[in-house]
Amino acid sequence: MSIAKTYLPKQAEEKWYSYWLEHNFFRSVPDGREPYTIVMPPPNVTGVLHMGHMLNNTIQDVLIRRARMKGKNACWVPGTDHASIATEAKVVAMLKERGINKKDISRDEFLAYAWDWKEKYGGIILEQLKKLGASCDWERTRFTMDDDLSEAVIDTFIHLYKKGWIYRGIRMVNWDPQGKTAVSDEEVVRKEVNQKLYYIRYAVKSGSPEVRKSESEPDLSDFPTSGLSDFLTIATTRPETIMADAAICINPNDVRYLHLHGKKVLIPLINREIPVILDDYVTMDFGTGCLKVTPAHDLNDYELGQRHNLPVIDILNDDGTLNENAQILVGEDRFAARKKIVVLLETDGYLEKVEDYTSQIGFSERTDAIIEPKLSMQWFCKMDEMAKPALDYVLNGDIKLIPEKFTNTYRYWMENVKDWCISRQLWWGQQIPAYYLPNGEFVIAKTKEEALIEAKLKTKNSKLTTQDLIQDEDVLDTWFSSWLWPISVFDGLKDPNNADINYYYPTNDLVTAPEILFFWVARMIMAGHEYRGEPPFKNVYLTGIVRDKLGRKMSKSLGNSPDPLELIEKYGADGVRVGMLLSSPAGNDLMFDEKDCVQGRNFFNKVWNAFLLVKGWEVDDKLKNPNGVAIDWFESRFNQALTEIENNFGQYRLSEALMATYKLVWDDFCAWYLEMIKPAYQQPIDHETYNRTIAFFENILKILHPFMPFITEELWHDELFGKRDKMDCCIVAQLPTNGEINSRLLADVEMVKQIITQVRNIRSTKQISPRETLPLFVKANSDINYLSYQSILTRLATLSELTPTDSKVSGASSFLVSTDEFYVPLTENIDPLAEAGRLQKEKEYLNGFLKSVNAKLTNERFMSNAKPEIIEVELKKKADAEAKLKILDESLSGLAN
RNA sequence: GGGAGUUUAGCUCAGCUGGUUCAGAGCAUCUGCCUUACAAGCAGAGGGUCACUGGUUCGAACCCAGUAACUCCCA
Repeated sequence: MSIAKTYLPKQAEEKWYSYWLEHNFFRSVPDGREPYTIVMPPPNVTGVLHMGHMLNNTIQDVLIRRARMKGKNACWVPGTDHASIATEAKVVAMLKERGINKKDISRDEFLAYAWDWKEKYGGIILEQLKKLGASCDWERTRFTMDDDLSEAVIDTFIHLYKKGWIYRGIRMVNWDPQGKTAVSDEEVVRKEVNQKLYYIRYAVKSGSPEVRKSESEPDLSDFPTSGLSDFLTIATTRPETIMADAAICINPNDVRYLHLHGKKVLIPLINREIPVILDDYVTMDFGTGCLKVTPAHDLNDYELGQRHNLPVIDILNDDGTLNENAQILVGEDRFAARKKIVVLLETDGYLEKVEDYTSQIGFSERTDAIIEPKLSMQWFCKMDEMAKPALDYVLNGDIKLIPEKFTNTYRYWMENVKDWCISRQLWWGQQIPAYYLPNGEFVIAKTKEEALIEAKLKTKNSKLTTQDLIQDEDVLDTWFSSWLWPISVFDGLKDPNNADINYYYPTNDLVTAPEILFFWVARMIMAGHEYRGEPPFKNVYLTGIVRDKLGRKMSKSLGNSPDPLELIEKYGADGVRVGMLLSSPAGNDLMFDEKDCVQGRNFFNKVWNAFLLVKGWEVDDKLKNPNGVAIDWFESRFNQALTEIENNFGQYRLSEALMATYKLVWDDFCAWYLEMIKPAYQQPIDHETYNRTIAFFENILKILHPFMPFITEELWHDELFGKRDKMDCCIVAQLPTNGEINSRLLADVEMVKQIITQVRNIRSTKQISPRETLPLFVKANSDINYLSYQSILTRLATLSELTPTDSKVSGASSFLVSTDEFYVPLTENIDPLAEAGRLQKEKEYLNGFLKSVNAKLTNERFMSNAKPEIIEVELKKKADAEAKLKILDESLSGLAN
């Protein structure tokens, strides 16, 4: 088989991905081996692949491929989630384009459209992940609204309800008037917004004789309302909510307003009477110190209202328009109403002034609409009892968060947990299994038929029919599906003892983003504890946010996100994978730069070219192996690197594991080893070196495979490695295990490399051609036998001879490696002055070094406090430095002669 | 306003239990090379007051306190 001059990623990617699929290498079924399991955080059905998915899934694929190559039964379960709010918004928009209004069709019709939409677009991300090389068991692909998974969700609701952990209650929720649904705190994005602060006058009802006037009070002469004695002024950003006011609140300690105690005021425009109440919640120096209290439309006001028994007047419809309670501007949108009411207030003299003001405002993550605090009847799941064991798993180390720093955040959340609002005012999702009876009561049951039986029992009315039962319109929060994911993908709720769940659960690693640590990860742990009595995973690897190189979050609106598929097209999947992993330690944001993909591409190109070199060699069986030292050295070096890589993986330091692999392949294998053994041009190579090198190469392919699955599989099947069975693939090859490390040899070769670098350096500074051979004299003061490295030195430093000597060589450029002396005679080019200068500089450095060492050794407190090993080391440093200085002095005096 | 985190070379990041002159890696930069595997390359080089101030210690990038800047979370 001849091989292309350059690697063509696209062909190899298509070829090997389908080969892997055909031969079921991604498939996992329980067997006797140790399982290694990852469940993919299910991407949203509405999404397309973005850089975050790329990073996240590259990491998972590296982990799963590595586990597979360690002989584990590796199972990576893919899937998607139904994303209620986002999907419903998409479907509503799609229908609108077709001229269909959601209000005009039935729930069933709507759901039919939604399922169509899901079938058409819902699998896009998963298809795209295949391009990246994701080795998921696609036969296990699940969707959070699959029948089995939905059934699990409903069963869970019923189970928790029976336990008393699900209840219905009035709460202030974050209302998305565009999506017409409640959203969780976590789905509210706060942004700094420029606003106006409106100062509005409320008339105080007369009745008290003492009225203090202040400068800011209006001139009453042209004021239309009579029978009033005074005004107070409030400041608000939301003038359209004054019709919902239930009181004006002042701080009891505020001396400016003592005269208002016990008074009543009239709301402008509608003249409804409300009391002035006292509460030290009010900040005296904010605004005017008078706070309008609007319990229905502000969380803090609601709590204040509860304390003072104020009525709750809700003036907004679900879509954000004003309702009848507002009395005026009914039907207007809240923001239109704001503009109009300002005009009305101004016209009637109630508006005192307007100031610019900036504050944080909540926006819906899904629709970007401004969140409206709203009181509504919702379903809640109690969190306190579930939070405790979920916290303990992390604190006692049963679950490890990587990096560890997230444990703090996790603990804080879990110790301050709020009940979970699980209902959403949508149709796309699992409909809440609550059935309302004509009398307003409700029963919880899996089906309408079961509900009827329950209802009859509850009401003792045997005449009830299913007609009398109305199921709750709302669906459950999507997270109420996803929190079951690690269990439900294995059908562990329906069938808690099935072979899959028993084998695969708990899973090993979860790879996800810190943003959802609380509302997904924590809740999965709760569900895991509740249903299986053990946590759903052992390690949680938290990835950072992928940002652009300027540190900005990648977003569609900024247009700063590269298209992942184009990247793959441009740099190959292997190049992109390497590029993403090169600088993304766990928990840190990844400053993505296309340059990283270039580095990835260059790397696989390097591997390809090294392969071309080896493949081009002719073998001559008659030749003896001259490369024993080089082979032994690389073997040791490989084993050393293997240990290092293993340690890095053990600590989930993937980018460091990759870098260690990168340096092993590029520096040690290509730049050093291959150069050491490479036969001269068109010369054959001996049999042993050839075979050993091929074996090394095969091992290199194995350790590269998790990072670069395609090129490694492509090369694996080259005839260079002999004929392979069709199931003999790199993807299932077993990783090399740690072998012996000859540390003496490794240390010696480090010296040899330094010598080579020094000689090259001499060439470089003296402008000697790399082709011109040079003699090298060695005065070894250590016990290293440099002659055993003769062939390596000769080849890589291009020497004419390597001669041991007992004395100094004059008229030579010299250098020291450790305490061994080296001389390159250069009669023509030598400049004694420059040489002396160099030696002098080296001497200065050593003297400085020696001084710092001596400072320690003569310090009594150092000698009495430092550990003996440390003192030992210092003494050795001193001896070495002194030896080197002696040599340098000798060399200097030699030059002078 | 409360809490957490970060700050090391131009960029992205390592630096474990304080101890080798410890200040490192990759990329980028500079210089010289088309040396038949690779210019997507080879060889060599330069580059940092470890944010700042103080403290503890024989010894601090590392521990402590304060300051500053940035980021995130909560209110």
